[in-house]
Amino acid sequence: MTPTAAPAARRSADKREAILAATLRLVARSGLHNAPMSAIAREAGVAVGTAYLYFDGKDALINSLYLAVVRERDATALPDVDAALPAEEQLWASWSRYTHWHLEHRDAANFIQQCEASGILTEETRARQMEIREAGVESFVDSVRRGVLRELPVEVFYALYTGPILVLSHMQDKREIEITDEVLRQTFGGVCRSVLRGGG
Amino acid sequence: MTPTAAPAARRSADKREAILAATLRLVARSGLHNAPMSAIAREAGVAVGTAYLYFDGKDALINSLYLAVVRERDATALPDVDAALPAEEQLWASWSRYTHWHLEHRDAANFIQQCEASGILTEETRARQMEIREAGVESFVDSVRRGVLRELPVEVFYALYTGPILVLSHMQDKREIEITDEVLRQTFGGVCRSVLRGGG
DNA sequence: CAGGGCTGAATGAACGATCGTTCAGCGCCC
DNA sequence: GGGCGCTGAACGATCGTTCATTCAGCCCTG
Repeated sequence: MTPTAAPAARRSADKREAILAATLRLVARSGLHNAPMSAIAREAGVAVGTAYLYFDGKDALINSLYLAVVRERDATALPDVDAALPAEEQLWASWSRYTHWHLEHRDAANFIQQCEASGILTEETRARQMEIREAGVESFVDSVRRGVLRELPVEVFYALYTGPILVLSHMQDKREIEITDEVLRQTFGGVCRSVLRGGG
Repeated sequence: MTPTAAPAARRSADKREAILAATLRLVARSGLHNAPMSAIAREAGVAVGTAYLYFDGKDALINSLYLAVVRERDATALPDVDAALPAEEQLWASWSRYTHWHLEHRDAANFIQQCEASGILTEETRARQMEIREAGVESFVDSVRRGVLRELPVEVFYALYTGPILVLSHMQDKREIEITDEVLRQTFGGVCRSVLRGGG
């Protein structure tokens, strides 16, 4: 008689994860327009019908995956840094985390870009994504108060901070360039000059 | 060069343009995964079969449109600036052209992003796009030689120069922000500090 | 403890809709 | 009248989605 809060969901979390992972891989490799449910199910090692036990349809699957990926990215990229460090080292700590996440999760980064450009995300998904991003804004505002960052509109900071690395990781993804440590160092130098007080 | 579709004498350039424009509008509005040839033809005011007289199929249509849009963007954004002006004004002339193109051609900017992320572009298309970009690289190298810009790897300059405005125009496209002159001014300030000698 | 009824997760063939593409015929212009 | 631009119904493939069916594990009864 152990009264469980959830009503006996015998569904396997592993299977759900497998479907999400298969979707991520397939969409990143073949494109959103060319990733049928049949192929997703095959890649996940389940039957087509099973995917519909875990998700309300293809659009809902994509939206769920998008939120999961964005959440994971911001969870690894946003944690606070040691405020006692010099300004440039504080910025490096968070910027390099954000950067390496993109370079080491090509599929996820590409998936995010496809979702955001294709109009497949629902209004609700976008609202939730902006809630998630709020956490990062707070830490930004704190840094400004401590005199680390320039006083910029938050969206301008966001653009200067994330824009360059989005371009570089996209170029790497399309095999146009290879990102070396030197490239990262030079790019970070530019970001520092643009957002740090005094210009780094 | 082998022409993809044999252009006959009586084909109308207007009709070709109408098909391209309809594709741009529809893909930007509904997404690459949800822009069928039937809808494209309807929006262009032609029959489905007509589109196949002008293009070798949907993928070829998308690839042609992508090259046309990129060419048009770089043609308006890249023309040389007066080398006699101060460094910051030279940069402003080209950066603001590039920026305003993105803000005033939302559909085109979104279409480019969808194409580049979705893997629909052929190897040949990407090769041609990089040729088109070469023109901009030359003008960049010239500016470095004249001592205007910092000596950065060209891909780093490209990322610092274009990244922030891509992020901002995307946010505007998704109605997350409104881009004011003040936002542009602040962003341009950051770009100056990151790529100009002396930090602007 | 044995075993039969029951539950619900999992399946995949089948379905209607719609996709990209074709082609036989139509009508306009030279 | 000949030929070319154009049409749109038709086609096979494939899409997202459904649902009748299966069957492994749990509960209850004797």
